[in-house]
Amino acid sequence: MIAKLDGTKEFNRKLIFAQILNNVAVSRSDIVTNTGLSKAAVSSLVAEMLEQGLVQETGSQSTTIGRPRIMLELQTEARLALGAELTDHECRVILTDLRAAPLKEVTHPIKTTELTVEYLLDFLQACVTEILADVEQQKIIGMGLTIPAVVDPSTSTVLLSVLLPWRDVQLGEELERRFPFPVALFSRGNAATWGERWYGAGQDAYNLLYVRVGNGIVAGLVINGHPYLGQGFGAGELGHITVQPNGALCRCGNRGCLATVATTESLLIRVRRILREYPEDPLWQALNHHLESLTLDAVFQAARGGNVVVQQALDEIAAWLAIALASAVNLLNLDRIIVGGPMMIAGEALLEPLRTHLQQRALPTHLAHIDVVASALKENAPSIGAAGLILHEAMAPDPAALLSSTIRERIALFE
Amino acid sequence: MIAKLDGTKEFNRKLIFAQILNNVAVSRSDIVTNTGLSKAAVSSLVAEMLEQGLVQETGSQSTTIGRPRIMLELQTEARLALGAELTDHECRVILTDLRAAPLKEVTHPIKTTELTVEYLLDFLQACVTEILADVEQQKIIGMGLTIPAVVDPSTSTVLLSVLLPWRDVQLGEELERRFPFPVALFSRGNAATWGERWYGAGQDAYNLLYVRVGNGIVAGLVINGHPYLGQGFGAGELGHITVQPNGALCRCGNRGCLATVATTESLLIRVRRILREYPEDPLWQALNHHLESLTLDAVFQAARGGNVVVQQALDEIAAWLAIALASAVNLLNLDRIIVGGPMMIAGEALLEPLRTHLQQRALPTHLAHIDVVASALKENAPSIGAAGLILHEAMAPDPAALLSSTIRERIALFE
DNA sequence: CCATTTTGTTCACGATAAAAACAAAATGGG
DNA sequence: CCCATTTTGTTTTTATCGTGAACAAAATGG
Repeated sequence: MIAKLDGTKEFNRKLIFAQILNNVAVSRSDIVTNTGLSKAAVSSLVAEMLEQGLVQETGSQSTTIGRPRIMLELQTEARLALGAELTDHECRVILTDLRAAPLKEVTHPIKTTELTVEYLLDFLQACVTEILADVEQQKIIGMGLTIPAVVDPSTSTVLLSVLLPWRDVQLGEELERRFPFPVALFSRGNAATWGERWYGAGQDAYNLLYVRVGNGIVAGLVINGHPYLGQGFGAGELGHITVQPNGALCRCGNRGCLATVATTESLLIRVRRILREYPEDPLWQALNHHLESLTLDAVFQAARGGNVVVQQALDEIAAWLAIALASAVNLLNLDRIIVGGPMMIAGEALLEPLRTHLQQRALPTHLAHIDVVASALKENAPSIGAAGLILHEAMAPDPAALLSSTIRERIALFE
Repeated sequence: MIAKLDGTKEFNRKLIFAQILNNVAVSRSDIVTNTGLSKAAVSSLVAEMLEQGLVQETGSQSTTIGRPRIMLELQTEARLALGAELTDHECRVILTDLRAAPLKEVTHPIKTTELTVEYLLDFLQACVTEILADVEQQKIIGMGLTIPAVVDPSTSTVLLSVLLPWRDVQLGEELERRFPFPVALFSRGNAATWGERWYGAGQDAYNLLYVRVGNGIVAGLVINGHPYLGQGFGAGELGHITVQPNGALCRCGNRGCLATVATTESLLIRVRRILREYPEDPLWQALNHHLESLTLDAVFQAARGGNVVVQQALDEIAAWLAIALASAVNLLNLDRIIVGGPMMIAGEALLEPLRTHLQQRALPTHLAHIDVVASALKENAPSIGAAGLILHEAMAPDPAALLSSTIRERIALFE
């Protein structure tokens, strides 16, 4: 049984709604010219949206001769969405409007030795209750939940996780039991990618890679404008690309993975090594000459001050990152790379050498299309992306169709 | 002006046709259960197809109680397609039926020093005239033309080529002038990829990479079941992935590209080097002790005989290939890699060590999904793929939508 | 004040797909 | 041998929906 294409009505509805969503104010006749639909169709569908309170008429605007156009504006808070990020040490929930703009945020640290499903979901539920204290609950169209794991969003199954001791856990029913609205599960890296794609540094990009460089290196992909997950939902393992055929042994069993040479851990090691050659470097004083007490915070602070030792270490990191990223660029002919994660506290001190090394490693024809930029949403990327995906599935004419049809039906904005 | 989604009628027509296309024989009621459409819709749309001669009723089949089902079969030769491969030394044109099965083939070597657009298209036109000698021309729905170049199929523009001295050449009007049917232009690598995807070794794969290893190394990608071209139509440059950070200088300006260590050229060099250590190897006799007279043919023949020197060289090649392919696997979580090109004359002697080295280089979770197989269409892959894309755009419910709307309208099979 | 222009609504029509009724073609039990 | 039963396929009826045309509304400006 093949899924039927959206009937034209539903599709036209989303087409019209997208016009109102993506512009500050449009008139019915603007929509007619932008979409190619008939005046009759636009008129009747807009009438429905007005009735549902999704859209508002806001005064008229007479520019030239003729009847002035009635401007339509999105009722941005007619419906709300939740985005949650649950990790081994923190629970963050944000409430957003229809444009994924954050309205409210609740963040609590988690301190526990037993990271059971039960415990973490209890914790999440408490955070959600807190954030929804004075919110009309029927306005919530759904929640996107992200965890640091490989996840199958179509079945809400946790396949594998490094940080959480969860494996092959079906969360669908459990989430349905705990929350009165539909909840979809995404991997943190993917959600962050989509957050940047729709609401951050990737809004006008079509084939992008978002890479998070921290203690591990994970990437997320958008291909042809749509989230890409890969056959086993594990796409984006940039950290285990081989950059040094005979390099150090990695946890994964391979030698010379990017993750062995370009993590924050590796940055510390590099700074310590180079520091030994620069006995008069100002960092020594901050350390009281104890190399082992060097922290990431201190390194990044020194980077902001233009410290040459740190800059050299960052340049080494960038050189390795460039090899892996150039592989992605050459293979996929991307148009944007967004860099985020703890390493990006270094900012341009990392990006600039990264761009330089990419110049050498990637093909000139491919470099012409690509921008290398910093994450715009920072630590909110996963939760905004998760909320955004719920919104996108509900409202966009071309949703990613990642969720099960049950959830997609329940978050449908119209009808 | 946003393009409207296919109206439901057109889509249902393709849905039904796909059932008849992809099965040997189906009845109307099979189609009803497979597609979920109503009996009325299937009945009337099938009637149209019978009238157009696309489909045939072939006897009835009574399995159990009840009225026997009338079987429907595709009239495979109701319409025909052409696929052409034009290179600097050869022109190959094949005529196929609706299932892309080759009916006829014309191949002619090209010997010229001036590879002008004019000359090559004249040559192509002559080949096409030859193959269409006794074919009803109104049966031809279109031709897919492939050339070894980076191409924008939506505008039939040659962006860049290594083998042909063509750059930023708009072929659209020229092709329209020369041929009475629509002609679409594709890059050879991409066409070959889609040929394997739809009719070769990738039929049940959804995220695949086809790599051609010869004197250069180029790959093509299928992502989420659809051809993927990249932002500047240049996706698949596997040959310039860095596999050795401080390796030899490559033509592209980078150091340690895969193309510096894993081409057929490199294979010859490796065999010669290793041979020096094996003075009693049988290859020496064939060479009359002249290392420089060693040819690829001799190497591959020795490989078939299980020659250890050649096997060792192939193992080295496979080790380097594995590094680049593992990058693709880790990044994209592919489910199939298809290997073709001159190097694949070695067959399993190359594939087996390749699989072994991939085991070490790629993540175990990702390896679980992947098959590494040999090209099935061999040297026909580009032309069958090109013809197939024309067929696909004309008949498939989910076409890749790579062509301009003008061409897509002209190759429409129905109406 | 009214022709003109542009915006938005209403109405009649046509396309089309689903449901229901109907027809056809077999089986098999009495 | 006939007729109920079953499954397949066709025709008729009905409902939905989008378009185009006619119409209404609301401005400008001579």
